Amino acid sequence: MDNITIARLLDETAALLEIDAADPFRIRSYRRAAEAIEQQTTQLSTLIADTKQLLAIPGIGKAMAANIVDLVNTGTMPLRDELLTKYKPTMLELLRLPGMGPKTVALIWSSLQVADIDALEEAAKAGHLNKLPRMGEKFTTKLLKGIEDHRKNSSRFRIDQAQDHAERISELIRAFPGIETITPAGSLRRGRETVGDLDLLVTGPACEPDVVAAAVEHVATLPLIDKLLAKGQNKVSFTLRNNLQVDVRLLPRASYGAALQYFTGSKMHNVALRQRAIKRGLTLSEYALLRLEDNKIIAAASEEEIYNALDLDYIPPELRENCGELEAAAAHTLPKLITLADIRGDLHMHTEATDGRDTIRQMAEAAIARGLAYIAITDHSKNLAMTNGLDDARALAHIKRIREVDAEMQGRIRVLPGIEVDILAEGQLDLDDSTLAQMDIVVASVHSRFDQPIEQMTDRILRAIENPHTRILGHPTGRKVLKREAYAVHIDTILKRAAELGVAVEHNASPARSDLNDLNLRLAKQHGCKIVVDTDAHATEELDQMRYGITQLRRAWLTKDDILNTQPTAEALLSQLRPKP
DNA sequence: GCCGTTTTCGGCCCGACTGTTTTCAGTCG
Repeated sequence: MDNITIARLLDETAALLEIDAADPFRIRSYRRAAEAIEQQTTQLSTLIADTKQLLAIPGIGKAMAANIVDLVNTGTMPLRDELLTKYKPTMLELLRLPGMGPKTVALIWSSLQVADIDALEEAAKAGHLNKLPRMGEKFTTKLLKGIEDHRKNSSRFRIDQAQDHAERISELIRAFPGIETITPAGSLRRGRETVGDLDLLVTGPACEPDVVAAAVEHVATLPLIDKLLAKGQNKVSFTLRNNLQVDVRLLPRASYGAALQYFTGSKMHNVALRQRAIKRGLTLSEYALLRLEDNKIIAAASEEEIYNALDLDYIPPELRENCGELEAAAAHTLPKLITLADIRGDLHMHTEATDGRDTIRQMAEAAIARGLAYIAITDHSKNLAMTNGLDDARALAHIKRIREVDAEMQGRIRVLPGIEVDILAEGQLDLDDSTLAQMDIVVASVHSRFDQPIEQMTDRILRAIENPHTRILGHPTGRKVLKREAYAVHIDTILKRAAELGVAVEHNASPARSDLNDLNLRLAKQHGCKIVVDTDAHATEELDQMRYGITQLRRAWLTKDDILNTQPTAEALLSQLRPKP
């Protein structure tokens, strides 16, 4: 049993304890243990012989160590088994629905014996929920919409999770001698925010037709396979325990480029590309670009050759959506897309002062290691009480400390004092203007209640950016729960006003938090918004999430010039932001 | 359940917002 599984089982146990109305602190310790285990680099299953090493992990005590030993040895543990006799595992899925917490799940179970989403939907539609306390018309409406959204999204995986799986699987495949290159294709390569399944293209001497069988066998017996779906001559399909489907194709080097092109898609891009080939007396398949009259191979080994043979510049995968990229490639007018190396600073991150894990100094050192020239420390303000948010006095003390660290860095990096201030219900910020005046970077963000009416939400944000201290609007959209059509109006209004005021809008690079998708980014550019891309890192390693933000920027056809934090120095960056009052 | 002790139990991030209340429980971040 690997660490991820152990963590998941402990987390599930925590959720079941919540439904069981157990001691909240006991629940939290299960959650904390799960988080700690996820962070471990060594597999706990190799440590169970010596519990001392388990106990050395913060958050793991005697009882939790025993749980881990049980999990590794038996696949389950007594507390979990006991809870599962009282409750159903499908209840855990109910907890993911908006508005459904442990109390509500427990209530509908005890009163209606409803334990899964289908039954809940039925009960809601039949009006059974309305008989329960505190569940009226509005609750039911919201719940049914939540169920609908949940069904739509639950079958896709976030890009960072898919990327992690791709890397893990690639490592195992690469252990086979004679395998040289493994490239994820499909929507992962195109940088979509979510992917439906994973396509891995593999090549090397071991993938040549006469010897490929052994490599196929190696892939088909990988230890992390849950269900083997298919095993062909050069293709293996399987699912992981989390239901992610993986298709691995082993291809000879001669046709690798054609296969990569074909499996990267998108479908519409490929259709348009093949039409272009036919007009030129050629035919494009997953094996090669051929001349129709004599089947002569024109190009196959690399994507560049294929595009060039079709009189096109090379098209980066992020642009392959048949949205004008073929025309631009033919006219040699493709934009020079932004790259990770263009980013010189990160303007949104948290430290241990609030809900971050590391110190100001550690964040600064980590940023230096990633080649950045400047960062802003933007911890939470007091309204986010759960994060230990800073009140005015603590915020002022904090920026004093930030300035000290800035001086200590002796020019190796600039560390700017900042704050992520919370936008209250009426649109006012939750710290004094005199405090905000001390900050170089003021990121104003809405945190609570993303499900309020769209007009109210828009109004709230518009008022917040009228405040002259607001320099960056953090996660400007009410993510997840807003209806598409309402959302479009909402974001349009906000981006327009931000552009007028010179308030920069944030593109949160972290896939978990990102809410400006490529469409919104394009819209922001159209409106003339200043755009900042940042990680909202809560720990040093999260600074690496910048790469996902860059992918989204590339999908929106953005270049270095479109993004503020490509400015070479902190001073240059600050001069691009809205002037301080 | 974990931790840190003044070694044996008390403390452990908490405030805003919503719905359906008629004074608050539940959810969320």
